[in-house]
Amino acid sequence: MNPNSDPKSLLHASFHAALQQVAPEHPLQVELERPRQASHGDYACNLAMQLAKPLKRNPREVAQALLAALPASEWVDKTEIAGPGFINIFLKPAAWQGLATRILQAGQTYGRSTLGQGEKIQVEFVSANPTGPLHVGHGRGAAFGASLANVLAFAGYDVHREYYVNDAGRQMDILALSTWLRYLERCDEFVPFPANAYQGGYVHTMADSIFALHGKRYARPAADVLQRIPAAEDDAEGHLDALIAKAKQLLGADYGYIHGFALEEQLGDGRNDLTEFRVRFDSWFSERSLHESGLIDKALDRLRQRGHLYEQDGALWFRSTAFGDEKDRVVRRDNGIYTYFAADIAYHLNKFERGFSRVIDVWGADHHGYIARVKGALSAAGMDPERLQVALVQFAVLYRNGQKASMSTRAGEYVTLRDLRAEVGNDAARFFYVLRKSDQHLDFDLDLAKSQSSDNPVYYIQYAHARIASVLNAWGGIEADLLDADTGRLEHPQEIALLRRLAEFPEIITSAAREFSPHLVAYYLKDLAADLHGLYVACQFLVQDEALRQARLLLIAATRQVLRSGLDILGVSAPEKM
RNA sequence: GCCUACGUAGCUCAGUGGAUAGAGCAUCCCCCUCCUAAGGGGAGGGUCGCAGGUUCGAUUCCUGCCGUGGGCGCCA
Repeated sequence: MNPNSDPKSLLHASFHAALQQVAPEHPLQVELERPRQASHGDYACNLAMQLAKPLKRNPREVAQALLAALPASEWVDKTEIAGPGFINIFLKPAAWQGLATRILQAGQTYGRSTLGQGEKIQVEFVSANPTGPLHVGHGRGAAFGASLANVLAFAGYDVHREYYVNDAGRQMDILALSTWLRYLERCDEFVPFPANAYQGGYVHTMADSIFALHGKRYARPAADVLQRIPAAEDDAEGHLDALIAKAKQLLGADYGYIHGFALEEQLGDGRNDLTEFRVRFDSWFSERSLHESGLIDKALDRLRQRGHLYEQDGALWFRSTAFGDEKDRVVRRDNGIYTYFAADIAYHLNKFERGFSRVIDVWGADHHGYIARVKGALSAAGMDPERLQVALVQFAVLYRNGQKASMSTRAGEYVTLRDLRAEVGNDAARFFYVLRKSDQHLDFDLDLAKSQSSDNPVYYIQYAHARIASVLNAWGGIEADLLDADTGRLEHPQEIALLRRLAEFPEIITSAAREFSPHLVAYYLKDLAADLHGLYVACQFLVQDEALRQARLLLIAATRQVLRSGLDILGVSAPEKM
């Protein structure tokens, strides 16, 4: 693309030249903004006001001088000095018209930027414990992470999407135990099911599957299971841990089968769920592999050698307070078992060893206290903690009948992502999730989402796409011919408005990538769809005048391209018909 | 208590160191002889939580206060 064909770049260069002439001793950054008010022109420059103080001159006077020094341009219709010293630029339609052709030529590469320069970055997201179906809270992390990764890829980064599988911890043991206890019930061995074990129906399903596959092979007498188990009333968690230990003891090597079965079932379920939600990962990284490969020992050795570990009360501690954390953290408990944090240290060091120059973790907001210690560990290992960036996603709170709905996984009374998708559809769910800034709480009113799904803003955008597809269908010509259209015929105010909106797309992509804000894309698409609908009502596309018809069809074909690119980033489909 | 985020229209939320702060929903009015009315146009609706500070200029940046959510484990 010819850089001169972009009005903003051209103006930027012009003002830079004017600045050098008027105030060469003040090399300010030239900023061009789009005024909110159409009456303030296409672009506004505040250079004069910034220069007023250092030059000790009246800002309007400086603006006068800048304008005098501004190189002439065939695209500039007029300029004015307004308000305290703004320079407003009004462009001729010709400045925008050529864009439609360029977009159609560029196709899906329009709006892509070189911001990322092929930098290898990793986005890790969802990473939910595979202990049950994904719920609506995970759904937000999934939608946000996937859209963020897409935006970054579109902005020129080499993005790797990863899911960290917590397959090593106590939660997995609790799931394995829960499954086994349900299985025992199936075998007519009744052990009271602990209230703090996993209650969900999917646990029954897994138990039934194991029974169907292996009969009573994994059954043990209930009396044996309950032997010397402390009462749940005295210490519920201790009761659970004792049962887990007993399961391991009675089952021996078979415990690994139950554990593995439950893990694979839940992981597979989550994978299918996410795939249907158009969320894909390049890799699934196992926490257990860190234990088995010795990477945790290696990582801790690295910290030990640098003098950041110490022993106390039988446990091994990381001196994270030396790196700004509020207290030191245990990495190996007095029972010799590594903490989740120890695995996470090894995991993050491993990420960088795999060659990512930057790593983005998408975490739930409840993990914010965790940032300091992970970054601390990176510093302690001699790495730049700034290479890890954490995007915190606030919780999505469900409302049902105006009441907050509980989302406890163990109690099994949450709404699953799958339920939500079935109720409001993948498109609406993906779109709704990213319609909020990630650090903003999301109130997801289920009744509203269900009852008003046809008023959903996502349909407004999809409808714009379908309308264009319908017109191009009715026309039935060859789209490549539109590249020859005379764009000089695009003069209607609505046409110019749409062209200006299309010109914003690359800037939106850059901002969204830089600020980790895919919601900017969603809002942009709403604006773009509004401009298209406005034009649709104002102008007939399939007119008698062939030159005008071709020009207008070119414009809407370009619009369709940008709608597609944007929707694709958000994981929302672009239907031809509605 | 400490940490962290948020507080903008009746509701849900965008946005910005600049000129008259926006959208959707809700309310009221209008527009299909025409490529999809899942559309368009118009009206009403605001002390941008409060108080200071920095600035030519603050809703935006800083500090304090008030309110709300989340986090402060040898859980993951």
